[in-house]
Amino acid sequence: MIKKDNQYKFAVIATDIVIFSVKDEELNVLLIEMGKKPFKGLWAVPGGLVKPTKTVDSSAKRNLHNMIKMKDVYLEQLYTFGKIDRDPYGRVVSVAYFAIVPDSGIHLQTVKHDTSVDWFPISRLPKLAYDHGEIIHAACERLRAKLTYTNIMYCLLPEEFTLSELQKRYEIVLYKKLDKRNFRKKIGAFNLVKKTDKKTLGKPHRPANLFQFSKKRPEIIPLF
Amino acid sequence: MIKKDNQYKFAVIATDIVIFSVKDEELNVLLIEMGKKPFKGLWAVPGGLVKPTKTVDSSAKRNLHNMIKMKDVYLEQLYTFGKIDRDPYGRVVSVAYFAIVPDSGIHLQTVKHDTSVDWFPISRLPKLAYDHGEIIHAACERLRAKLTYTNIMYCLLPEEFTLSELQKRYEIVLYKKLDKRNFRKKIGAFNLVKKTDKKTLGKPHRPANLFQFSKKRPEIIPLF
DNA sequence: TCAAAAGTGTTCATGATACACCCATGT
DNA sequence: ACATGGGTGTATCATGAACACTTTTGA
Repeated sequence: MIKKDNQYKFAVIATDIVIFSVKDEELNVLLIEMGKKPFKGLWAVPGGLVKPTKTVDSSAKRNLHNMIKMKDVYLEQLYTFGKIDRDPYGRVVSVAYFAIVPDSGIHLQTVKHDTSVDWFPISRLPKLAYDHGEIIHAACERLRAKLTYTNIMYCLLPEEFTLSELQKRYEIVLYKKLDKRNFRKKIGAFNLVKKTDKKTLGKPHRPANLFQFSKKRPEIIPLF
Repeated sequence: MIKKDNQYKFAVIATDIVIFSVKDEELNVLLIEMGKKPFKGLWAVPGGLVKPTKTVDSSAKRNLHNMIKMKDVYLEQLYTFGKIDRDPYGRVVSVAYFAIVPDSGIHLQTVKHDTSVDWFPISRLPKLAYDHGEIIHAACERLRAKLTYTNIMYCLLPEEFTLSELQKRYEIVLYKKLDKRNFRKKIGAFNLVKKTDKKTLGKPHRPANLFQFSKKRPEIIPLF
């Protein structure tokens, strides 16, 4: 089948990772400023070339951990972008992934890089390199869909949180206000969370109960 | 970025296409018998290498049309399989797709091939080459999911059909019996189909009205 | 006239939505 | 004491599920 070997080894395989988190009450993605020639000054999603000794998945995982020093980050393959001219350097087929990090993981961007790294709210993205606008768009769609029919919201929150914080997250990603009582009724019906014996302290108003997710693995549940 | 060019051009990019149709009241996939060495006698999903001058999508489309001489066949990217040893010939990263062909397209398998080509019900697949078992499994899951929340059933049926045939299709892919009256109520509520002035003829029993889909483009609708 | 699939509405149960007040704390 | 977010229940409405008989044709 692969006789004319070299003729077909024309492309480089890369992975691109759209890393999501919530910051300042908005969904954010992590971007890197491009330092070199044709895209200098533009921003791109983290990524890199796949090495011969690595699977595509492990390459994505490595790229993720280069940015976020954290374990158990949710990572899922998104889509493969295979247009011919998507990269001016040459033929690069990119397998895109998306990842979800909780708020508490945000400060971990303190890994040192030669270029600058920053979070951007998805409503105000800078000029993007390559087809990364398209990739981020696809990732948002997928994330939004998954949050409506699975419990992966647990990836977006720290270990302990209040029900209002949980509700706020859903409102942010779903772009709509939810009724507090109905929301809590549903959350309860699915046993999504369990109460801890702790409360928020030092806040101006009545302390809120802190909750944890009862299950921290992906499950299909018809939330919204 | 791509300095050590050749070092990274280690892999071949391929596409594999899981082609679905319904036959004998079951969901079927199209398979090709392998003629050569390590997988001789096993069966595989159609596919082929991506050429330097082609996008990944167009390569998939071409592979599909090599098998099914038909226009407007539904084709969607499924997942990219990038394990190191998935192909004994060498490093092949495969971008898998799935396609949906209506019953009337089934006879079009009469394209001539050096190897044999056949439809297999997904409940009784033969021994499969490569990781194609995994690929077919993923494709089934995706197809089933999409049929529950979109209208893509129109891809699986001929131009005109009876409501019973439509219901039967859903029962086949969802693995469960549906109530006839509730089914028709829902189909009606979404304006999924429109009646033609034709009826089935020559059948043993009462003739049924023939219907068409009102829209033949993918749409999100919460069917089941 | 019989066998077999086509066609058609109503009732009931369940889940979704709308809605308002008291509570506990920091300042 | 007051401003602010925390916490709770009920009534209504819409949607989904269960269910049986008559009709039309070919044989």
